[in-house]
Amino acid sequence: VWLKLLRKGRLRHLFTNGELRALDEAIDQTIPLAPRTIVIEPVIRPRFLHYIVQGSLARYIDDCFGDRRLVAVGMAGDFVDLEGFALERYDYCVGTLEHTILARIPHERLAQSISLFPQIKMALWCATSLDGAAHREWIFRLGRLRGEARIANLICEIVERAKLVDLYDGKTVPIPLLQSEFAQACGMSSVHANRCFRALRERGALCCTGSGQIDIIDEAALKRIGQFDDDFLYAEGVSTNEISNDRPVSSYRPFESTGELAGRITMRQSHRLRGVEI
Amino acid sequence: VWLKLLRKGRLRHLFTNGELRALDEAIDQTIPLAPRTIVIEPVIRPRFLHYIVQGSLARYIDDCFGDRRLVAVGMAGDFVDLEGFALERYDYCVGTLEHTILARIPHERLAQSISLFPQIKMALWCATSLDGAAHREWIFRLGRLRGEARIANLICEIVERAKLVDLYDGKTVPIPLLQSEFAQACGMSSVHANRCFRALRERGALCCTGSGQIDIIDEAALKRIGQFDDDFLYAEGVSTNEISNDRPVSSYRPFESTGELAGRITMRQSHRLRGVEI
DNA sequence: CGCTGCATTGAAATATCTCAATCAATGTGG
DNA sequence: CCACATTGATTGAGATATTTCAATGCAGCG
Repeated sequence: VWLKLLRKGRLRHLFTNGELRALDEAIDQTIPLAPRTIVIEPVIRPRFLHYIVQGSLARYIDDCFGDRRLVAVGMAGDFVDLEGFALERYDYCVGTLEHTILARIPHERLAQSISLFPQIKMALWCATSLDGAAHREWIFRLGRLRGEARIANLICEIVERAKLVDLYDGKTVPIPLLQSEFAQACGMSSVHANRCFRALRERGALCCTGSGQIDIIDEAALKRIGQFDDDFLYAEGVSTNEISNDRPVSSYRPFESTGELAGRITMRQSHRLRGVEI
Repeated sequence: VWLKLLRKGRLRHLFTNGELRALDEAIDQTIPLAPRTIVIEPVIRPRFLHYIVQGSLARYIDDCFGDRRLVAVGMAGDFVDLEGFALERYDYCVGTLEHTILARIPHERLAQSISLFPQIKMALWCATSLDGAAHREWIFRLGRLRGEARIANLICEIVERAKLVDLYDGKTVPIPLLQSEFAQACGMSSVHANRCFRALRERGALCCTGSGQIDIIDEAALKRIGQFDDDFLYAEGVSTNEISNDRPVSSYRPFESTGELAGRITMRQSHRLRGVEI
């Protein structure tokens, strides 16, 4: 079964065995791709949903000067182009980062599977929402952290996601991004990315082996430097953890009502989501 | 009818009249909110979907040091917390920016409406995908542009979205963000945001009136400075425009096959999405 | 009048970019 | 095998961008 990693990754709570089998049967073909091959471009009209069986890829946007920014990375167990099913167009490109195998599901067959197992639609919608949460993490990373921390934070994200699908060997960063691609993902020049890597190396957080792969020496240090919060949305199940503080409507504090909260709460004093220490 | 702006905004192609009416009837209550009021926090368990009838709000994430980053802004005609329905938790906070009226739809009633009009689910999924596209724009903005351009680009995005729902008067930036909030959205210090605004002022692109509102003097200049591409996903319908270049499977260029494209295409040479001039 | 919140400014300290050059590894053709 | 080209990592140095800290100005408000 091609989709078996759905049982492990971020989406593991979303699919029953029946739904998984239905999705699996909707697979049209599996596609082996060479490293650094373009998979999706905005000029392509979406007709298929793709799933990463093996390998990794990057979603990116180029501007008119040829400058590229990565907006997401995908690894085995992730869907590639969920947006294409609902939106019927792409606003980004996708390229493989290594030898990669995709499973392809034609949209029509996906629609059939959904009509048999309506919960599949909810699960894929949920997966889309998770993509959104990942995007918000990227926005936060770019807006909040300095160069070295951005690199460290991205590495932490990649490692934590890889752990979920058993693709982290305890040492090597499991996605073969070049330094220049880290730069494109973290919003800096490749020269500066190189200096950030040197700083992380000198701190003993990681080391760059010859063949372009990056080995993690001190994961805790990386998380500290990158202000990475283990506990964020990816790493947890999404359906079971009920959150306690279940407040009634009055917490909205409409006009002319103090509600249950004392006085006026400005946005500035709001809840702190990310419990990170440095 | 509370949801009438859905007929105009980014989601205008997604809802038939019947679906709109069904959604409208699912509204539980409308909630007037004071400026700078917290609407959503991660500790809240999602039970309702909210829609902005009037006003504006910001989605944001705070870190453990109290530093805040905005990750999205919403205005009349937008949904507030689509992710909550599928994910059943929030990873962000939401606060109003001005006097704002929300329409509230309990998730159970939304589910009933969906069972009567299954297309509503697809439309909301599509709206979620559009949120994702907006997030990618923010990632691109933060990663690619310098301070002044980031501010200009964000203002352009806000104005273009407001035009769609007739909330742009041709002059005033229709969302009352403080300079410090522009800074939080654009990943810079408020001091630097202030200097960027001064630069934009000195260029004659905008002017800051006394009461905190920002007036646009030269929209074309703003777009140029912000490298803003009118043509991006927001501003267009999503279902009608078929894209011509409809390539067959072989364009995937699997191993041992040249496909229809000559030679090996590296990611570096890929399609340019954003046709922006400076 | 004295608050307060926000905009503004200056100046020094950092962070980051750009340009240019070098180096190491790898592959290719003769 | 060598000469050569290519790719990615690395480094230096000067130019910019941005942050930080501290102070000031300005307007509304009780």
